[in-house]
Amino acid sequence: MTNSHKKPATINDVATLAKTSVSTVSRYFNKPNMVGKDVGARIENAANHLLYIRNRAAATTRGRLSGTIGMVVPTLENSIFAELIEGLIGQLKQSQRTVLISSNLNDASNEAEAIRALVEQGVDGVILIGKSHDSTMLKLMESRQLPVLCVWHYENNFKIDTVGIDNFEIGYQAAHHLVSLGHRHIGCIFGLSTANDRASARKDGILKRLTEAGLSPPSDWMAESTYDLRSAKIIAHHILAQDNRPSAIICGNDILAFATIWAAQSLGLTVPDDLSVMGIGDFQGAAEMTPPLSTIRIPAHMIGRLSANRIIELITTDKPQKPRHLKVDFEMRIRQSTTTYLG
Amino acid sequence: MTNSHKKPATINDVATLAKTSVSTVSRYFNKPNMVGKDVGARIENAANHLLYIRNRAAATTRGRLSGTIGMVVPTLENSIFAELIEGLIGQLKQSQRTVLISSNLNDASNEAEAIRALVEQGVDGVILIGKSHDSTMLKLMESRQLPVLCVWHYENNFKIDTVGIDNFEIGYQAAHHLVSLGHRHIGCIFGLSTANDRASARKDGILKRLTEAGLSPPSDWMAESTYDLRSAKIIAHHILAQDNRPSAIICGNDILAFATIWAAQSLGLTVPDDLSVMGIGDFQGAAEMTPPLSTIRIPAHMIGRLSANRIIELITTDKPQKPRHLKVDFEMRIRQSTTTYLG
DNA sequence: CAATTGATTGCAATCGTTTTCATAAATTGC
DNA sequence: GCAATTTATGAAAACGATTGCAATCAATTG
Repeated sequence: MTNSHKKPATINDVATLAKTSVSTVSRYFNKPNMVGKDVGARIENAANHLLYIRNRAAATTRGRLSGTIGMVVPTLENSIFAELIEGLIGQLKQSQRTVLISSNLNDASNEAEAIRALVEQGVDGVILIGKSHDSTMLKLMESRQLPVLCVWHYENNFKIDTVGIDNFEIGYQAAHHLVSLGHRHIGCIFGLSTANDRASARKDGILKRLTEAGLSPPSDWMAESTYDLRSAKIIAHHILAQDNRPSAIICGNDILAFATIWAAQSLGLTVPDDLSVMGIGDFQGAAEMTPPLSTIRIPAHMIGRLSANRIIELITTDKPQKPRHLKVDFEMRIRQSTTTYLG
Repeated sequence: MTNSHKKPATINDVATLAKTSVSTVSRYFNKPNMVGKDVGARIENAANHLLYIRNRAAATTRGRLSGTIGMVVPTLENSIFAELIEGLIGQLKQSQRTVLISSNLNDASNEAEAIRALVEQGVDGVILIGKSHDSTMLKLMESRQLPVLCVWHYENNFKIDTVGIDNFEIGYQAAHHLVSLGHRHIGCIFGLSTANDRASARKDGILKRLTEAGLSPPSDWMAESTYDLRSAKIIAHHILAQDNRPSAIICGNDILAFATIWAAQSLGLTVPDDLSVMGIGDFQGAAEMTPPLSTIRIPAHMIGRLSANRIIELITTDKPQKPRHLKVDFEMRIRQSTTTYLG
């Protein structure tokens, strides 16, 4: 059979065994209908016999695309990004493309390095989260005409293509829900707005609606937190342990909302009777927990799929196009963690 | 400045601008101390000026390693795999390597295709989850002497290198905890053992301990579930809604445990007074939820880091070695979802 | 039946790098 | 100072594919 201590078979070996030329073998794999039926069969056999796998790197040097898309995410530990990526991978798989993933590890300063590594690897396009990115890298990618897509955050008129949701609007709607239930004592736990453009857009949207309702929560009802349960729970605990606590809290995402509910419960408060909690994201567990969380569903899976389609479009059309912006709709998911103000 | 509508700069352009030869430029990037100081400076300038990024694909054709590690995971939506990957990425970053990630999308039959794509891309090594994998692909990778690592699952004497935990032992210990609290009416919700070798090892460990304690739970106290909250909650609900319900339930992982706790709460039961729940994994939220979950911590981050180190070892030592097996310890995290049997 | 067409095939150039080998220059030892 | 090293450099041959071009052959057309 096959020699296990030999070098991997090359297109040359296949050609020799199939008694044809390398050109024909290459054509067989790229445009199968251009080669004769019998020769094709011989090539197929030879390739199987030799465990031949084509070398994409070699193909790339000759100008071919690599078939990989690069992506940099702030963290994978946020289940919603994982969902996004699964959507992306699933869709790209259909066109035989793979994803090179890198993570900031939650430190934006790592992003440039990560992007550079992806470009070195020869990705055909790059997908980034959010809109603030290292300008040198953006320039570099532009000069190579390397397609870039900013996802998660939708923004009309942005200089780079986007696929995502309108975070301002989502924040506005989340606040609107609590206001419309009659709450006037509303606290807020935002994501860290310094680190993250999505978080600050949501914050703006939330505050806009509160202001419209004539509310301006005292500073000890408002806080910012990193997106991790442990710190968020401490922060929520702090707000709720005050004598004078809000009747409702709106959270920048569901991680913060989970933490808030658990903080309330650990203080002996009942959600929603003693406290309404509103989240954003509809993360895993939001529907199943006790009580089920009222939140706004962000269709991460769909954003992933749409991003895949869009980046493929950008890659396969050679003419540079005007940036396009795809706004994905969110949906209210009102469950049992919010209730009308019981005064 | 730089022409934005030109092709990306090559090593040739850099050499010309720096008034030296391509060989020297190449050497400068690979073994900097082999080139003269002044020439080096000229190269550095030229490279920066031209926004030069080396083309790894071209390097690879000449026999160089690609600097990418391929990984196939069953799903990213399980936060614990995300944690594993972050550990891996973080460690690999230190040696300038990147990760090519593919996901089964929870369907094992996709794995072979995913592996093939990774090999085509020229990864230097492959990391897989668990021990059951497509034999054709394993053979193929072996014939190319491509390093492979099976992680998550530890197994002595396994034919491929492993880094992970002993799932049998972890199941055994989880069961032991409940038994030692005096419980005699123990139900079980396992992960799908058909799909997944880790789940079935845990199941065996759990049943071993129960048998040792002289227990053999009735079939309507035992079930298997996929690792998603929604189905698991339904299944747990089913077990708990019976007239004659167990006093404790042991779950194959924390997803199942979360679902069980929430199912119990939705039935008006109090955890742990009416029901003790034991998990495995210490997933995000286990410590913060109400009540905090008793579980066993699997150090996913560390497994990721160790895997990175090991695969680098395998890649950089040319001699094929005997497989080695790294067993990572787990830790009991007894919190408040379990209590002594209250009769 | 000659001429045109179309479908297959092979030759050879090319992609951007690394690396061997030879050469030239600088350093050392005596 | 001269031979013997050592150190920097460049020329050119790979690496494994793709692809433009030309060649071959059979089929079609007038």
